[in-house]
Amino acid sequence: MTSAPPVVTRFAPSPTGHLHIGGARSALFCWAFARRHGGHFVLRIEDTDQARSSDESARGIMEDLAWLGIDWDEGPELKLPDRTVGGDPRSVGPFFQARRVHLYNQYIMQLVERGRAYPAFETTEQLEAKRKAAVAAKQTYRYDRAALRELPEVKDRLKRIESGEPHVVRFLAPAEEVIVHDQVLGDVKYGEGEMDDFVIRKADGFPTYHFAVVIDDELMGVTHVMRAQEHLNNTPRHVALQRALVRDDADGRPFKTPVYGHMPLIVNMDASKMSKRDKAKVARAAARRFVDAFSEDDLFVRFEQVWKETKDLPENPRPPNDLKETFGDFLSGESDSVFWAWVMSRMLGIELPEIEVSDFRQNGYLPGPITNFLSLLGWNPGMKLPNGKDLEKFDNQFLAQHFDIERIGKSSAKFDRAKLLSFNADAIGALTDEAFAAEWRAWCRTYEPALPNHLDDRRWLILARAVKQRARTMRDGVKSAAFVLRPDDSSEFDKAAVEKNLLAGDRAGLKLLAEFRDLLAKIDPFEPAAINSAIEAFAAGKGVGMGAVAQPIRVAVAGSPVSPPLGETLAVIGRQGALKRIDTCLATLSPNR
RNA sequence: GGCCCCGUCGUCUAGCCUGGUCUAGGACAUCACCCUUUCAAGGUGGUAACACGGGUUCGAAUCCCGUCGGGGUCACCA
Repeated sequence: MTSAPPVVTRFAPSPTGHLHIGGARSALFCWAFARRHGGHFVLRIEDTDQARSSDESARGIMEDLAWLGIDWDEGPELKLPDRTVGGDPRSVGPFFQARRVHLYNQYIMQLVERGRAYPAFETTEQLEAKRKAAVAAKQTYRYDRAALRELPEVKDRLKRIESGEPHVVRFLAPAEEVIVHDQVLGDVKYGEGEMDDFVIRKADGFPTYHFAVVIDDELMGVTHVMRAQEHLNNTPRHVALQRALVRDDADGRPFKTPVYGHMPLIVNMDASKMSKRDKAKVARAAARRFVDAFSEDDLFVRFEQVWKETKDLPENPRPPNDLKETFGDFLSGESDSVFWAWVMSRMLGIELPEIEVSDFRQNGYLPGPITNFLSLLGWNPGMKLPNGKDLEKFDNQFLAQHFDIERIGKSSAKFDRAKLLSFNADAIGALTDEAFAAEWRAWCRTYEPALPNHLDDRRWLILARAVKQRARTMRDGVKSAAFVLRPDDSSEFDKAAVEKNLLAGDRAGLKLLAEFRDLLAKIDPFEPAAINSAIEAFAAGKGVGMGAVAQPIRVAVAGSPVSPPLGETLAVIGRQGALKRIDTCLATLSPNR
C-alpha cells in the first residue's frame, strides 16, 4: 500500500457500448483535476447490468480513452504497443463491479441488520400497475412501503432474505431534508420526504447503480466526484446512503461524502440530450421516408441483405431469433439499437450523427482537437493571449496544469460540430508535412486502404503535402485525393467542365491540351515545381492566362474541374499515367469518333 | 405533472462573485472584399447578444424579486 493520494477522482462508465463523447469530457475533466492536484484518476467499470454489459465494450472504452490521451492510474490494465495503462497500486480493486458483489452484499446486510433496509417482494408488473395508477390520478408515484409494513421486525426480514424467495432490497429513505453542497452549482436542497425507498439490490443479486457507486467511491477513497448534471438528482440518494453506512473494517467509521461537482450537459444543436439514441432516430426517420416512398417489404429485403453482409463484423450482436421482428421493433421505435441504426444507414446511404468517440475517430478527427474542443464545453481557462485574444487552443498537458472546478460553467453546452471541425482542420494544418503524411497514411490503412496501397513513399508525401491544407479531417483528405484512384483509361469526364474548359470557344481548351501533351512528355524532372513552371511557361508562350491552360489539363487528368494544384496532381499520377489520361481524353472528345 | 438546474451574438464563451474601465471582448459559423490555374488555404473588414418586467443604486450584463423560456430527472438502466 502506498500512502493515500491527496485527490482521487474516477470515471465509471457502464460497458454497454462505445465511449460517449459526453463521457469522454467527464473522464477528461476528472483526469485533469487529478493531475492538477497530484492525485490519482481511477477507471471503474460499472457492469452491474448483466444483460447489457460486455467485455468488448469495456475494452473499446478503454482504448478510446487511451487514444484521447486520458490515462488512468488505477483500474483495469490495458496493454498498448507503447505502454500499459492501469493497475492497482493501492489495492482497492477489482475494478469491475461484477467482481465486487461480495462487498456490496456485506454492506447490504449491514443496512438490513441495522434496520435501514428491507426486502420487498412485489413483481415488476405489480409495481408498474401502481405507478400507472398514480400517474392516471395525477399523483407523484412513490413506493408505498408495503413490504416494510409487512415485516416490521428486522429478524423477520433477515429470515425472509435467507429463505431464498425472490426479492429486491430497498433502502429505508430518511425523511429529513438533504442539502448537496455542489462545487459547481452551490447548495442544492431536497425537501424532506422527497426521497422514496429506492432499490439497492436487484432480484438477480446485483446492486443497483446507486448502491454500488457509494460503496466503491468509499472503498476506493474517491475524494471528488465530477459528473454530468443528469446525475444531480441522484446525489441526495448517495448522500443518504453515505450517512447510513459505516465501514466494515476495524475503525468502523462512517462513510465520507466526497466533494461533488456537476458539469453542464452536452446537448444537440436543438438542445435535446445528446445520446446514442439519436443515431436510431436519424436512421428511423430515413427508413420511414423510404417506406412512404416504396414499401416496408422492399426495405426489409434490403435490410436482410445488408444484415447478412455484416453478420461477421464484431459490432454485430447475437443473431436475433426473428429478423423480421427485430426489423419491426426498430422501425416502430421499440428498439433504439445503435447497430441496427448502422445497418439502416448502410442500406439507405445516409450519415449517422457522430455521438461516440469512435465515430469521430473513424471520420478522421485527431484526439488533440477533440479533447481541446471538449474542454471548452462547460469550462474555459479564462486567459488571454499576448495579442489580447482569448486563449482557447491548448493540449491535454495544459489542461492538466490549469483545470479547476471553479471555472466550470452552469448552463448546458450545444455540441457544435462546425467548431470541432475547425479545430481539427487547424490541428492538421499545424502538423509538419511529414507528420501529416504519416498520420494520414496510418488512418487510411484502417479506414481507406485502397488509397495508400496505390502509391509509393515519395508520391505519398507529395500527395499528403497537397492534401493537407484542404483536409479538415483525414476522411476529407481522401476526397481531395479521389483523382488518384481514377483509372488512367477512364473516359468519364465531368460534363459541364468538358463544355466549359475543353469544347468552348471552338475547342480552344482541347487544342491547348493536345499541344501541352507533347510538352509534358519532356518535363524533367517530373516533380511538382518543374511541372508547374512548365505549365506557366507554356501559358506565357501562348499568351493566355493560367486558367486557360490549367483547367483543360485538370479536367483531362482528374476528370473534374477540381483537384490539388496541377504540379502535385500530375506528379502523383506520374508521367505515364498522366500521358495516358490526356490521350484518353483527347480520343474521347475527338470529333472523328 | 412533482422535484431539480439553467438563461450574454446562430453556436462555444470572456465579463458576473469583488457594480462604473462594457458605445459588452474572443473564437466558430456567416457575409463582403483581397489573393488566386480549380478547390482549398491565407489576408482584411462587416453583421450579430446581456430573455422580459420590477426593484436597490448617482450608476446594473453584474446585486434582489417576479415572469417567461429551455433543459434534466422521476426503473429491479447507469
